[in-house]
Amino acid sequence: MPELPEVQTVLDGVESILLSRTIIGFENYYGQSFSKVPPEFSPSFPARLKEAKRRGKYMIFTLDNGSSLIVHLRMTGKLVYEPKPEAPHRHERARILLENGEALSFIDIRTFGKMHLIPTEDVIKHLPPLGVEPLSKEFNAKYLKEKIKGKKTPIKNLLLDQSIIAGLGNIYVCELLYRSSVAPTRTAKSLKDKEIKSIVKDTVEVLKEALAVGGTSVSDYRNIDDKTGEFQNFLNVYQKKNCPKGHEIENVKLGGRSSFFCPKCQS
DNA sequence: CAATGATCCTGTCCGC
DNA sequence: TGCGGACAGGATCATT
Repeated sequence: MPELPEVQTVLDGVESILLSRTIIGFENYYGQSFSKVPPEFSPSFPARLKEAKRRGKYMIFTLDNGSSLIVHLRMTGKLVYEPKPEAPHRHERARILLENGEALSFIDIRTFGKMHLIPTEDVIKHLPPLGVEPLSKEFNAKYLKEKIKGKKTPIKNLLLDQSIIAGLGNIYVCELLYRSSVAPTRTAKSLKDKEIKSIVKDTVEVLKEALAVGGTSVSDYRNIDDKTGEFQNFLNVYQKKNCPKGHEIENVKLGGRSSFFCPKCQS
């Protein structure tokens, strides 16, 4: 499931393709996987990419025709470069049409992903409230401590809250909590200063390590060339039976999501 | 306002 | 062999 490192990897790949090409339009093959917001919005094509950026798990492609394409991959979304695309295959939900018959295919088994083409001036208000970027200097112990104050929600749920920190998902939260020796079930307000500092440090560390190897591929995630990331080879607890020290991993449901942790190493 | 739960969706895996 | 059910889960919306 794409989180910050995977989204960034895809973004970089898409940017490298689009920078040297012209977009001639879009096609949608499934429900609302792709839509114009508002529906009557009708920018002119061809158009070229002006800027590609990421905010949390959202990709934002600003075009030179007054429109922006906002992409969220959710769990199973992929963007794949097709130099010679054929008829849309089974899970292809939409397509970014490029000159010379090329395309970027939006493939999404579970159909939760979304691509929205909107007026560029609407981008900010189109996005939901998003908290700080975990790789920016705004994300620090002081910020996290402030957000944690009085919250009795489990720390894991708080770290997954995109309006507090934008970009973390289930895998990296499980992993960073293991590194910090903090159990995911701990109430946010019970964390000591030392643990808060550790969480900040380990969040940055795990994200940077994953970014360096192209993200984590546990199920469907692929980069733009349909290659897997490598960070799944470095996971300590997520979907593991044993932690690196050989202790048995527990899996508890928090906020409806699997939370892998080692009860011996994390408390 | 905070916290919880249902919802969306399909491929995969497990037990019988 | 085949079938039913559980599971995977980010974000949104409704409810408590």
